Amino acid sequence: MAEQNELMELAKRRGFFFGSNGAYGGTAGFYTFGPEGASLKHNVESAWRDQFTVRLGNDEIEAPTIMPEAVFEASGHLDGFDDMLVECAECGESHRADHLIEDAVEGIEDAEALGVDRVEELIREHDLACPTCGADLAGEPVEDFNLMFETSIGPGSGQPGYMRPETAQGIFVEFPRLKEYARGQLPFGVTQIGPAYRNEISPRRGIIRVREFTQAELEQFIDPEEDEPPLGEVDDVEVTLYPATEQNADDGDYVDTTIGEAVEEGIIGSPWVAYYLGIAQEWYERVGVDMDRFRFRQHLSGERAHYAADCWDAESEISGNWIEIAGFAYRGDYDLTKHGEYSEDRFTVFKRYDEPITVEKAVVDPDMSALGPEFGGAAADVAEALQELADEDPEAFEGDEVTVDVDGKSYTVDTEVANFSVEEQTESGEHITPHVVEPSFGVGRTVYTLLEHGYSEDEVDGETRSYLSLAPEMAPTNVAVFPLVSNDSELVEVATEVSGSLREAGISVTYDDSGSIGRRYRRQDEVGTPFCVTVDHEGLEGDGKQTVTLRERDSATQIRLPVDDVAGELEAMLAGDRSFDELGDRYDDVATDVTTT
RNA sequence: GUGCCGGUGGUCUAGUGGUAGGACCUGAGCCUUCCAAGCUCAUGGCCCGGGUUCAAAUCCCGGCCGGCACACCA
Repeated sequence: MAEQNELMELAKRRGFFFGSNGAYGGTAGFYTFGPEGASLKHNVESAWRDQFTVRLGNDEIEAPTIMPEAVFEASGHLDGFDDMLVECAECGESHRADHLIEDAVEGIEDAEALGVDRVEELIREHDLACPTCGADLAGEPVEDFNLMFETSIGPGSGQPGYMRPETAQGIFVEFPRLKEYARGQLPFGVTQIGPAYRNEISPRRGIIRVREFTQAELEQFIDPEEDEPPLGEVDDVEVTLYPATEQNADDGDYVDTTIGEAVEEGIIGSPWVAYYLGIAQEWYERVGVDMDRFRFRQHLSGERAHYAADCWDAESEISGNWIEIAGFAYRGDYDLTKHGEYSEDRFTVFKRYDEPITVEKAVVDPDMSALGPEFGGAAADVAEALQELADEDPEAFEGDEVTVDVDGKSYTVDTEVANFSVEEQTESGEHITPHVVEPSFGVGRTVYTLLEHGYSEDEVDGETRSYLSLAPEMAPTNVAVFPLVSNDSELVEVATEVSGSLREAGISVTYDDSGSIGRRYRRQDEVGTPFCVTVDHEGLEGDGKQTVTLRERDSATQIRLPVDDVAGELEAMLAGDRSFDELGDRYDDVATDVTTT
């Protein structure tokens, strides 16, 4: 725990993140990423985009963060995101009012649907008591608490709108157009990186539970009957799984296996989910999560969201607790079906059959000049009912008359007027609703994981040193360049040139000539800069090539190499194509008296 | 949202009913040929509002923020 406090202190002091709006007293649940943190977060997002958008061949969009109420009626967030709370006047405990009623009253299973007033009544009628202290709850107000931020769109009372509670809906609602863009071909995937908002009752644990956070989500649209993931790509990826069965068992344990075996043995039900667990495993490794403090945990049955058939979380260990940093859900056709029902558009794709098929179809072509005068305003509904009847029960048209019900009234029509016939139609395909596989990542939590997993302390020459062991690709600054001492104009001049040329090469560089060389190394260690280049006198001496020293952060060891090689070697190491150790084989170590323990 | 505890320079912290010290950091200068060295100088603070009092950073009340526990986490 002491280490966590030090990390939080470092995060504030060195500008990784801090509570927002401090000048105005602060706002709970909102954090600002400082210069170092914003850079680190940006690098995480870039790495995510590289993997989940570019390498997987998906398309990225950017949707608005405010959406109208209708979207959330369809998605289920308006109802499902609500909590009814009742507070005990005696002991102050808050309870889920709907749960109390469901427990106490026979025959009520979904109290939430009853509304606040009715729930208050029920509490009074049934004399419900506080489960904690036993005091009477009758008469206590029931408060509706929705986790979505509400706003209004347009002037005046306008149209109600909400800050999106997940980026996913921005993708789902645009499906009809995205489908066009994908030329109607499944499978295709759409990604989005951006903020989402939840008005948490009680934001906690620093940056872990906040009210505004960044999600990186992929919605993979598939044909459930035909599309299969390229599991071969991740067959051998080793993962630590924590299936529901193990969580429920008394002596439950992790299952260390490979993606291929986990699918074969049915531990992971959905091959698509398994595929993305494999992809995610490799991605987390790449960005620098400590894989000994990482696992995939299956949701317990009671924990799953309304839409999820099977769901796994990626979790990282933070100060002894496991936190969710990504979720992998097989959402089925839930979202697209709902938006199809609630909206004007069609949320399906047309799936062509291998061969067109011929079907016999019962059709009616009612004589409206007869139905109109006879049934007046109901005529159109009657015609529609006739077609429905023809679909369901063609034999009903065999007699002289046929009867249909519309709004509880019976209408009898001459078969002749209905103009019934059976036609042969050619169908070249059908409209299907794609299923959705959703890997959804929390960016801020990933950033925090990298900070905590990377935070290290060791001893150099008897002094405690703290450093952030970030992956070179993720580090806010790639390399720092120093003149060994600042009162030598030649060293300063050369170091300035070196930092300029590295910047030209597209490397993120910090130049620093303030304070002793040791202090400058420590400064960079604290913000995770993986490499430091120092220009010293030795490198300028002689008639050979000019050389500089290159120091690696974690080991604090140095090598000496020609200044002309620096940019190339750094680029190779940043790309992950070369390690510092390999450099050590080709260049001379620098003899220093630094000892790291 | 409830309960308990807390809030003093950028960070960590001492302190008293009479408006505050330290350490580190930071900046300027000196020194310095590889790991937070030293010297000089400098910047910078009592969370906000109300009350009690001659006087409040200190006591009281409320708010805001934070930590922990409970509740919550679709």
